[in-house]
Amino acid sequence: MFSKTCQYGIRAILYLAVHTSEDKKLGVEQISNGLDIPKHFLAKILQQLTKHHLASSSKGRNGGFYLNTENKNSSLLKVIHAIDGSDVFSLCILGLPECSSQNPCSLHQEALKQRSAMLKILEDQDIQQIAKRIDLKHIKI
Amino acid sequence: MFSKTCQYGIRAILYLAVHTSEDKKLGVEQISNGLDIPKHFLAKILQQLTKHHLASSSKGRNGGFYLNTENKNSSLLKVIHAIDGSDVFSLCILGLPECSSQNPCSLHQEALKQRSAMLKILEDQDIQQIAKRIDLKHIKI
DNA sequence: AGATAAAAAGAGTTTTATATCTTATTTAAA
DNA sequence: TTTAAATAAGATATAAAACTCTTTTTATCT
Repeated sequence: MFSKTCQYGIRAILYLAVHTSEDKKLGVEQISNGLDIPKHFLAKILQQLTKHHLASSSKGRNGGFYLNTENKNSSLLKVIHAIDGSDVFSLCILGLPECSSQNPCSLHQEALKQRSAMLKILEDQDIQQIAKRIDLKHIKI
Repeated sequence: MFSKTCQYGIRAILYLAVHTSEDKKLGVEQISNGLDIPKHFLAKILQQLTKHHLASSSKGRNGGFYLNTENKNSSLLKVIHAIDGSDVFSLCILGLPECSSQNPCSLHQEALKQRSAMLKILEDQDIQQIAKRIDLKHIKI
């Protein structure tokens, strides 16, 4: 479903949502330790997310990555779009180039159903809401 | 979701379900032309499926690949298991090694929902049924 | 100003997935 | 028994994804 890069990206964003704010930043090393993700690889992903304004960063001493309010009001869907591209949820599940409701493949209907439930939470709930749930229910990231 | 190999495998099985029988076999070349899948690559996949008794083949003149009745009564889920392994539908969507209902990741519930709809058709409907639907509704493979 | 600590950027490597090519083997019809 | 049509197997090539390393830039602290 999601590339490893994207999985890492989602988890990193959630981690930042739970642990950081405008005045509580974290360095790549800390995040990478907390999530058990290769450090340099994670750095790339965080840079990418920062470019897309889905995370924030500041350079220099006491710098680090964090989510500001705007970032926390964004959605995981945007994170996914930024990393895996905007058609993860529309590409044909059987890889057919021209698959649509008009001209469906044999699993098209089921793929639609399958995706709608997932899409809903990914775009309706903002990151802060998910972070809150993680915090309350002690869900792991 | 599915690897390309698996997508090819599913499509090949459905193609065989629609176009072949015990006494109407097709060679790799014809199938590969019909589905626009690289010939040699498809050959490997068909061999793999034949080994798993999900397709049938006969060598020599007038040989080829086909589905016998037993094959047609099998399910796409078995095809998927044979190619992508048996935990495509249970692996954590965020890649966490120890994700379960007891100890879920932040998207666990949605992943479950998402997958159940798809799983249902993949294991409940047999291949022949899907082939019939393809035939009747002129769905492409 | 200079040392330091952090992200950003770029280049490079490794691994895995996908695809191709070549040769051998099997089978059955002619 | 020759031959054509197919599968089977193994080696190799290519491309994409995952991961690493090094250098540069920037901000802060002393």
